[in-house]
This record gives sequence, structure tokens and C-alpha cells, in this order.
Amino acid sequence: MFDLAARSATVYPINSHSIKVACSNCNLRELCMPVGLNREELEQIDTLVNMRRKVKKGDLLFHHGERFNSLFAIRTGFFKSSVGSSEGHEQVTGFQMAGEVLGLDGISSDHHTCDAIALEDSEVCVMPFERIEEISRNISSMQRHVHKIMSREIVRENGIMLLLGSMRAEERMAAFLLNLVDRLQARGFSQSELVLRMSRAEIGSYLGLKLETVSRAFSKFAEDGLIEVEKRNIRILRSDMLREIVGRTDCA
Amino acid sequence: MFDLAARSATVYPINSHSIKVACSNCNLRELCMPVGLNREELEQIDTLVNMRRKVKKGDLLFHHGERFNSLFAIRTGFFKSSVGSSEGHEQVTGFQMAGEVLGLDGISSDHHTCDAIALEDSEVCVMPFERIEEISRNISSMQRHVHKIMSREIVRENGIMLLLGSMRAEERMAAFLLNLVDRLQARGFSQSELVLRMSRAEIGSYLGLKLETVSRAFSKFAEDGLIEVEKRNIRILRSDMLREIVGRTDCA
DNA sequence: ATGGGCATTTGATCTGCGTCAACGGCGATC
DNA sequence: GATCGCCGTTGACGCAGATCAAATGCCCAT
Repeated sequence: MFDLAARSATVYPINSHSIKVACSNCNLRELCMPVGLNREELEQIDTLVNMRRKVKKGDLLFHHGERFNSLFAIRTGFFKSSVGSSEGHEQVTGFQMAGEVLGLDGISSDHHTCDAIALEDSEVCVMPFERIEEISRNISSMQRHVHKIMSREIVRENGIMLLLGSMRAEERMAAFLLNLVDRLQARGFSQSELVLRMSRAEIGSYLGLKLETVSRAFSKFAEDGLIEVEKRNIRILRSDMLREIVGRTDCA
Repeated sequence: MFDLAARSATVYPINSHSIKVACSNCNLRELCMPVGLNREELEQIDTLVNMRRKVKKGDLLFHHGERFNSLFAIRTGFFKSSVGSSEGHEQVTGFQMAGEVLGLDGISSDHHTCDAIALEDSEVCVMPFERIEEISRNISSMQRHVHKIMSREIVRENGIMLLLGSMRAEERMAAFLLNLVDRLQARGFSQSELVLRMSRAEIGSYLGLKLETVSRAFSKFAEDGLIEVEKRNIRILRSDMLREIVGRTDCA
């Protein structure tokens, strides 16, 4: 509660006099919630999110060491998650966009082990984990959904391990771009144009590369006509070629 | 059921005429199951594992693409998990020992995305996931336990990402040895001696290094008096120095 | 508008680790 | 107990990407 008070400027209850906000009529519902719920189940789901929180660009949603209470579903905006070794180096472990869930790392020890930082002004739905568990005990499709979200994160990280452990710089960059554009497309954005919300250094941290290498890879792709780069605006011209570059690992 | 029949030689029901086998009096219980259950809850838990399975060294517990039905708790033995890029390169994503759980990757899509291979003759408890979910709905400490296990895996993989993304070869090797000996110690083994169940190539795959680099790192550590190496038997002489090597990343 | 700091690009050089190669030892198989 | 194949070690060499450096341009605060 102290936490909330200190952040009163960015945290607010929903279902006050303001517009009706409920998962059951949220346009991200298919991303966040199980499908095929009946009326009674939907009513339960609608009691899950009783708080929204705005996070300004550059601000922390939660940080390493902070007590874990809630998961956060991104409503709008874009985040990066990172872990730090003691106090020195920072490793970006993921980029999250609308409809994705943050905070799963905190469940294991009741404390967060990552930092989550907004890369643009964002808004999240606060989902108290106790409440998630309660609802999961009542609604098995919700339970399965929660399990799937966690498992999906495990699988995603397996993929990153493959990338970090065995791909070369250009393969990593191609995989990164394709992944990003895929996820954006699932949210109704173009499959060829994207705006990077993160710096070259942050991409590099995520991919285990230095920012200069990231920059050179962009230049190389642009030179080869695979993409167009204009600052953080990227246009993908030859996704087939990018896919081929990623695939090269197989042949090794 | 076809699956089970095909593997009849290695799969067998428990609670037949054989010795009483139940989670409630399993010596790995504290690793696998929540603590502080009452009698009634323990009885439910004891219905979870109705099958054990022996897996011979080199055999698959499950493989990429196989339908997901159950999680597996390792009773005895040692496994590696790996993902493959299409069909070529293999990336080891983890090594698992007694008391650890395999198969979490399968939940997200109802199909496994990894292979799990026994590195020595092993035995696992088969835990049907439907049953895990059912029990979790009844027993909230079981529910929390399942969530913690999944979250722990996410946190572990975050750590590997840090390792793969920003550590140098000797730092990775030192972190690997310390992690292994820690987990063995938690199972009552020596904190200074360990037997590697995996090859240099498998260690390399896990750490994003080539086997020659792994071998050289062992030789270097031995030369510096940090460890003794005799084939796959390792004795740790200076865990303080290994810890210092891991820590170096911070100062960069 | 103006100035400072950050992000990005690009070039030049360096180096840690990969690659290639040769060799020795050990366990499995008949 | 001989042979084969895998595993591990070690050396020589090369290269992908890190590091160092410099220049440019954009964003933001004053």
C-alpha cells in the first residue's frame, strides 16, 4: 500500500466513474485471456484487474528485488526486461508489447529478479497474483491459460538460448527482426514496417552483441536490399531472405 | 495407451504387489512437492504418480514434436534437455538431476518442443498433467508449488541468457561448475567432488562454446590449481576463486 | 533558437574463441 | 585380447566480432 501511495500519480483504480473497463470487452482479450468463457466465468475474470498503472517512458514497472504481488498485462506501450549481474552488466532478457505479460519471474521467490522498464509511455493492467490463483482454482480454462503463458515463456527462452548459443551475428539480427514483425503483425500492424522502440545497445544486449555490430548488421542488410533503415524505422523488403539467413544455422 | 504399450519394458504401474511407493514417503518429497500438507492432502498427492518409467542411458524420455501428456519428476539419474534448429544444430538447454521436473516446455502447445535424453540409467515419476491441474485446483499450496516450479525455470533461463550473452568462456565454465556442485550439494553430495555425466561437447553446447574451449578451460583451471580433473571426475579446490572468476563480469 | 549529451554510423585494429588437425586413451564388442 | 569408435587433449592458425576512435546528427532542456 505504501508502494501504491508513492505512485499515486500513475496508479488508479478502474470501474470508478470513468469509462467501463473490463477484460470482457477489452480488445486485447484474446491475447490475455482464455477464450470460450461463459457469462458467469467472464464475470469472475472481470474482477481480476482492479487497477491500471501508467508507466512513463524510461520508468520502471518493477525492479530486481522488489516484492512480487502482481502480474502485469500490457495494455499499451512497450517494455524491456533485464537482469543484472550483481551491479555491473545488464542483460536484456526480452521485449514485451501489448497483450503480453510481465512479472512471471517474481513467482518463484516472491521477489522480482528482473527489471521491467517502459520503452515508451505505457499502461498495464495490474493482476494480483493471489486473485489469479483463486480464479484459476475455479475456472480450469483460466488455470490452463496461466500454465500456457508460463510454458510459452519457457519455450521462448529456449529459443533465445539457441540463438545466443549457436547463431552468428547476422543470423541473430535476422531472427530478431522476423520475431518482432511477426508479433506486431499479430497485433494488426504491418508485416513489413516497424518502429524499433529500443536502442541499438539494447538490441545488442538482448542478442549478445555489441551495438556497433548491430549497427553494422543493419547497414549490411540495407546494402543488400533486405531492409530499409531510417533511424529506428525499419522496412522489411525481403523477409524471405531474412528467413534464409536464420535458417543457415541448420546446415552447419 | 499405445505409447505405454510400446514401452512396456520401461514403464510400469506402481502400487501393485511391489514395495509401497508414494510421494508421501519418497525421500525426494521436499524437492518435488509442497511442504506442510495435511493427511487428506497427502492422500490426494499420492494419487498423482501412478506410473514410473525407467529410461536407459542414451534413450529419450520424450522428444521434440511428441504429444504432451505428463510432467516427469526425476527419481534417479541425470538428463539433458535440448532444442534443435530444424534438423541441424543441437543446443543443450539444461541438465536435470534427481528431484527436478522435465517437460514444462510441452504445456504451451500440447507438444514437446525439446528432447530429453538420459545421460545415465534413470527413473522418472510420470505425473499426468491433467491430474496435476486437478489437484492444484483443490490444494492451493500445490497450485503455488507448480507455479513456483515454472517460474523457477524462467528465472534459471534468464540466468543462462546472462551467461550466454555476456560472459567469457572461463566465466561460463566457472559458473557452470559452481551451479552443478551447488545442486549436488543440495542433494547430499560433496561440495567439492563431482562426476560429470555429460561430455565436453554437451557442456560446450550448453554454454555456447566448442568442446575444445571447454577442454582448454578445464586444463587452465587445473593448471591454476582451482580444480583437479581426471576424465569426468572433478574436484573443486578453490571455489572462492571460481566465484571470483564468475564475478568479473560485474566490473566490466 | 542554442548548446549539450546521447544515439548512431563507420573505419581501423585487436583478440578470444572457433576451426582444423593430430594424437592418445578408454570402453564396448566379438 | 584385438579392433573400432568415441572422447578428450593440445597445438597452430584464422576470423567474427569486440574494442577503440572519430565524426555526424538528433533530441531535449534551457
